[in-house]
Amino acid sequence: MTKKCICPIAKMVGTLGDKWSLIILRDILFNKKKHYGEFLDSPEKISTNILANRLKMMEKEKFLSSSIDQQNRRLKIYLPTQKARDLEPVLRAAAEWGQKYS
Amino acid sequence: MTKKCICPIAKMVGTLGDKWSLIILRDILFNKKKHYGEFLDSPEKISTNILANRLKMMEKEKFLSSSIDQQNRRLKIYLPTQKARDLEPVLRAAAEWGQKYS
DNA sequence: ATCTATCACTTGCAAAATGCCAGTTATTTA
DNA sequence: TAAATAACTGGCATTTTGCAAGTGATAGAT
Repeated sequence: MTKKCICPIAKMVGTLGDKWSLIILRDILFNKKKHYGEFLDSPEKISTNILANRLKMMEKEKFLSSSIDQQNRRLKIYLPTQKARDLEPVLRAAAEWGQKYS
Repeated sequence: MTKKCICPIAKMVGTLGDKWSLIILRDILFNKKKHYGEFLDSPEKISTNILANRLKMMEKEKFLSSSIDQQNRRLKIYLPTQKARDLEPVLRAAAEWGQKYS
């Protein structure tokens, strides 16, 4: 869907239109979470394999970059790229809608 | 996920966070499509069973209302509710992002 | 009146995605 | 050096998706 698609909405839905990608991005962008364990703690309860899978995908697609915390090398830090930060308006609009229809 | 969720973003992703719901809403809100056959014509090529399934879900969840065209009783007309129209800002933001990252 | 086309679905089945849970590996802390 | 912690990985059952063929109710042409 994503590849040939000229429609910008389909482009976005094609890569992030699943149950978890936007939840992870919400945690990164609005809740300042950085680590695998923090994402697992979210109330939506993503499972470990899906989380690992999505993080890998989002890194491959350049939404995230990762590095190792040099103070504690067990911790892997995930940070959003500009491409991810530019999704903030989408999430804000979604949040506004969600508040109205809860 | 949707039910107990207090987070408005999760609320939205919970019901519309799949590969097709937002594509259908795009067609209804921005492309003024109204009929099953028109949705099938879209370049993303949704399959018939998924389309029927999503339309049913979105009607149940009050995003859409449906009626029969009295000029041609084979035609079923799907129209967006206010709940759906209030998603326009989300889709606009998504479109803007999609244009930047194509 | 009947035959054909159109429209909106359904159904069956294979493939892919998701979810649950029990490991595994690499650090770090006691 | 043993236990705890962080980030995964793998197996398997369940759910969702995708493809293709079929169905039932109009509507239009003959």
